[in-house]
Amino acid sequence: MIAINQQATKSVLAQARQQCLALGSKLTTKRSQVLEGLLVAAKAVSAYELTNVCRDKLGYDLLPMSVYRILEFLETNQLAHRLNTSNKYIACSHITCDHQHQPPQFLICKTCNKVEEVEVPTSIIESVAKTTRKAGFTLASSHLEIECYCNDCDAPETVS
Amino acid sequence: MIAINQQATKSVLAQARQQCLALGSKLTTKRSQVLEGLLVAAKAVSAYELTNVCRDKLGYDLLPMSVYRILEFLETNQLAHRLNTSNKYIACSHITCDHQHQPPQFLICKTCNKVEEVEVPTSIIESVAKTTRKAGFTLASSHLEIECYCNDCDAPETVS
DNA sequence: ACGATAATGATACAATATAACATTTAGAAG
DNA sequence: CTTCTAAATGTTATATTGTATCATTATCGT
Repeated sequence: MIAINQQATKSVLAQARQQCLALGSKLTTKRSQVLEGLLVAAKAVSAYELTNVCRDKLGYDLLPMSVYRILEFLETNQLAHRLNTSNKYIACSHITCDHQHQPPQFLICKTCNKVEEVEVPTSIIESVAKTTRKAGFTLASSHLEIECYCNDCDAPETVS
Repeated sequence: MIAINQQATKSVLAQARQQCLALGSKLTTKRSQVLEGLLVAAKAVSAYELTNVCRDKLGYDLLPMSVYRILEFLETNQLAHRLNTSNKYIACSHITCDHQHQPPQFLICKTCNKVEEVEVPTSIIESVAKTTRKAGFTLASSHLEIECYCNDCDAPETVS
């Protein structure tokens, strides 16, 4: 079980390395370690939480400052996302995809921070963009964060 | 000019007081001052920024801790909103409305923090809710924050 | 006036994030 | 292979955002 996950993680990291090269940057050891931390966390974590994950679960000693810097790098290289609603970070779920990435939309469990990266239909994005233009604004990105409860974490009040 | 704005602010505050009473709570002096601060700021501001606005522009001396508490109160009473993407707060733009409020959607200028509170069509919300359910999540709220640039602040790169 | 509850004051501290400068590492140029 | 340069990382300090806790004051019903 663990072996399989380790195997999968290694494969993702290798893919990530390729993706970086294609973008003209490099996935150094430290950067790879931070990404590995995100992968083993398997949910949205803060930069400081990630520092702890890397130390406690992987034995990597990283300073928070470095983690912030590296997270920024990973985001630029489409290997991770920053979730603004919770000030947390998550590995991009499409590292192993070939196809070009759509602007991401995230379903975020308010209780356990589990995140699902979904594609919202283009028509929806179009409609939001239209509303935006009518109000005299220009969309900065169609990155959307939607606060939810996952099925494992029941909503505080059951909606009838 | 200033007189008119002061008049308008006073009127909103009076309305807010009524709205609180209807909800079984009270808009005390301090709470009214914080709301007034939000109104004169006329954009999204952090709790600490709001403390400064209240002191510098209105002469109200409030501690940040109080401001946080009062902002929470204002939110509960639908007089203000917290914007999760920027950790800032804004007065509800519908204080003077009679009708029941829809879940708010915000267009937020990344540059100047100007915010427009708009209504996204119900059909869109429905569609997002559907996507959410299919992914095994339940919407916690349909409050949406959309990062934009306003017309006064041109986008960094002009979109063709 | 008295007592209970709500509101605010005050202090401390936790959590998130960035600035600035020093040091080390990795590649390119000679 | 050395030297120079740029990129990456280390290190320290500090700014910003947010919460916990307990003390004090104000408000309101009796």
